[in-house]
Amino acid sequence: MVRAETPATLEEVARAANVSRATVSRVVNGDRRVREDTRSAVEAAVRDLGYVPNRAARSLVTRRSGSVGVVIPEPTAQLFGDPFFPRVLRGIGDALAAEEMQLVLLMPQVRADELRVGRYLAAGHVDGVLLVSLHGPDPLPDELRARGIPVVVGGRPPSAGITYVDVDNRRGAAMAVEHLLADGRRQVATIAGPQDMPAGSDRLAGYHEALGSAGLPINEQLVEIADFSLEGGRSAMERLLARAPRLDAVFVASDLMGVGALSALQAGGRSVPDDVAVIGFDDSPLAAQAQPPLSSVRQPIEEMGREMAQLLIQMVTSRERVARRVILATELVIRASSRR
Amino acid sequence: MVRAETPATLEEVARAANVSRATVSRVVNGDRRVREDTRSAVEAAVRDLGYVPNRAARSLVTRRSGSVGVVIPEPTAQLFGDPFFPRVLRGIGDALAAEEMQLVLLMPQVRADELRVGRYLAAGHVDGVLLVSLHGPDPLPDELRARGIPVVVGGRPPSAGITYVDVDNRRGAAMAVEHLLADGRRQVATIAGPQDMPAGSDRLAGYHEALGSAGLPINEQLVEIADFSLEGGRSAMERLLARAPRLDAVFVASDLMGVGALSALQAGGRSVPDDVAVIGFDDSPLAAQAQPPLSSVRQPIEEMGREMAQLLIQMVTSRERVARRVILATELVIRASSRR
DNA sequence: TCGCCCCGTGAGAGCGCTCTCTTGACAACG
DNA sequence: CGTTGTCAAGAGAGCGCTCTCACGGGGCGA
Repeated sequence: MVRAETPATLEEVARAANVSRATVSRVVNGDRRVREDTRSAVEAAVRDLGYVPNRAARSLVTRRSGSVGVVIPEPTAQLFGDPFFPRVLRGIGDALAAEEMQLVLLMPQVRADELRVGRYLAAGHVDGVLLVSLHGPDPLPDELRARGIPVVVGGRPPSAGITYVDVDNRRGAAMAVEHLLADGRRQVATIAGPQDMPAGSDRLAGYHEALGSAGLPINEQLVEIADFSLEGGRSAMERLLARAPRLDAVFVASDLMGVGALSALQAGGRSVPDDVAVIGFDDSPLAAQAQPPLSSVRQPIEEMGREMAQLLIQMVTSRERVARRVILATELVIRASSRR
Repeated sequence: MVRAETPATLEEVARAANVSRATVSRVVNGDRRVREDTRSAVEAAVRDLGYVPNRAARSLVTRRSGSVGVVIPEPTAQLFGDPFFPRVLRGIGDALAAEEMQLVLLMPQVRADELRVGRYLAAGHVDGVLLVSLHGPDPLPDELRARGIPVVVGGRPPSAGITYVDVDNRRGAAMAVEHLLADGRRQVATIAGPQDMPAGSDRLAGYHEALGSAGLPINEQLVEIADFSLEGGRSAMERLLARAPRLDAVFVASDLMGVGALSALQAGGRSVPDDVAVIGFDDSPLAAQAQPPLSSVRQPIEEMGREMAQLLIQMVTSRERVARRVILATELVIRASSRR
């Protein structure tokens, strides 16, 4: 490996291999119609000179940057005690690395940042955009789509016509509640998340769905809304206990809130799972480490990231703009908190 | 704002403003020696055409990519229950955005990834590299430095001669222990982190330091090593209680372990803070939400990221290669777990 | 044998920008 | 009035790459 002052260029490789720039370019880009011996000569020269293509020069002519923007708004980054953020990035990073694409991370915090980020993306400096949007309405995906820039959203987007990947929050919640009912629980309460977030409302919808299909009435006394925080879960559980002291199970829309609920139940003299069964959501490390270990709904976060990136790469390369949606299955993980 | 099929070029702006490309370039790049009226004419044309400079073309001639690589190895990304990862990225992102630089995120997971990442960075596709390295030895910073690529490490790096930013783990730990001693505690134990991580060993060193300056002997019975996990903290606390039932305080090297310790203490029939005072480290959201709320050592994570990025930008623009080190102060946050 | 096609390769344009060098206008000075 | 200096602006090269088109030669059918 040569450590030249200035990196080797195509030109230099061509000279060393006694061929033209065009031929080296073909070899480097895997064009098939190059004779075997020329190819190996070029490859040797590439190795000798430690040649690495200059991305800027390449981008200039191909009009592709080889990078995608990943937008994670501040609230999403901070929201979770469980490592949602690194996991989704890991999945995205994996899929992009496989295609030699770079991940340009954008974390707008204030409105001014969002505008700056929007301008940057709209300027076409990236080949496509991944938006991990777990909170309310965001005009960004529509804006970008209008400009013809490929976008994939993680989590259900506010508007239709956008390609997105989501986990099956609704089914996951329904499975949890079905499990509680099958276990013989009859007063199944829920602590739901904020209703302006799809992850909040979809999980509550799943709760309703499961009760509905079991032919059970919805009792509003058994529903509390909290903010996905530990303390929020704790106080919601206290309110539920005060209103409905005879509840025998609770489905909590996040593990963090679930841990809060657990401590409120214990403080209220309830034994888990004997008196009250508890199931959380996320299957974060917290769940397994709680006392008692918390049953939870597992969501395939890395896979969501990977799927997002793959969909985007497809859009970028095929240039088709048909909106697609992918819903990834969730899975119920049973632990002591819901076992008799 | 015009939505042209193809983005406007310098050439087009020049024609619209009736000047040469060079003049437009001067205006766009803030060159002073342009007459006021020409400048405003150009600015108007830029606005009319929605002109945005093409980064690839610019990079090609300036030989600067306008982006920095941020390397976060897998263990670091996953390690913390507290949002270390998003916070340091936020700090970095802030500082880079202020300089219009892009953040290219690289998360090597397996050895093969590390090699790929190393090659990518060494190829000069970025102007500099930030490495958030909280685990053991990593050859990457030295390799990059050898190639003349600016590097700044977050956390204490294994080898000298590298610019880095770290938080004052040692002093933070010492402050915590000093506080416990000042409170009249005499049997102060510690649950330390892995000793192959600077954050682990430095915090243990701070514990030793505080006992030493108070003229107290080190009792090996009062020291346990754990792995920064909740469960690790719990079992370490159990072992400590078994070995030294009369301990009256414990400094725990992370909040996650601190929460584990708290539950082991409660299970062991100790009241916190009356029987045993507890202080954690990180001041993560967990600490405030624990029962009782956990005293902790706060570290300025965002500031660390910001400082790293600023140092790097300085290296990139000034082209000087003097290794510098910045140690950021930590702060003791007292809550109920260490108050009588 | 000729014409045609295909395959491997080369020549050369040009992507959008920066930057050096040059030019022209004008003022100041001897 | 000529010379010099200064400042604004333009001309043009060239960064490293891809891609279209052209070209030569060999195989093959007519």
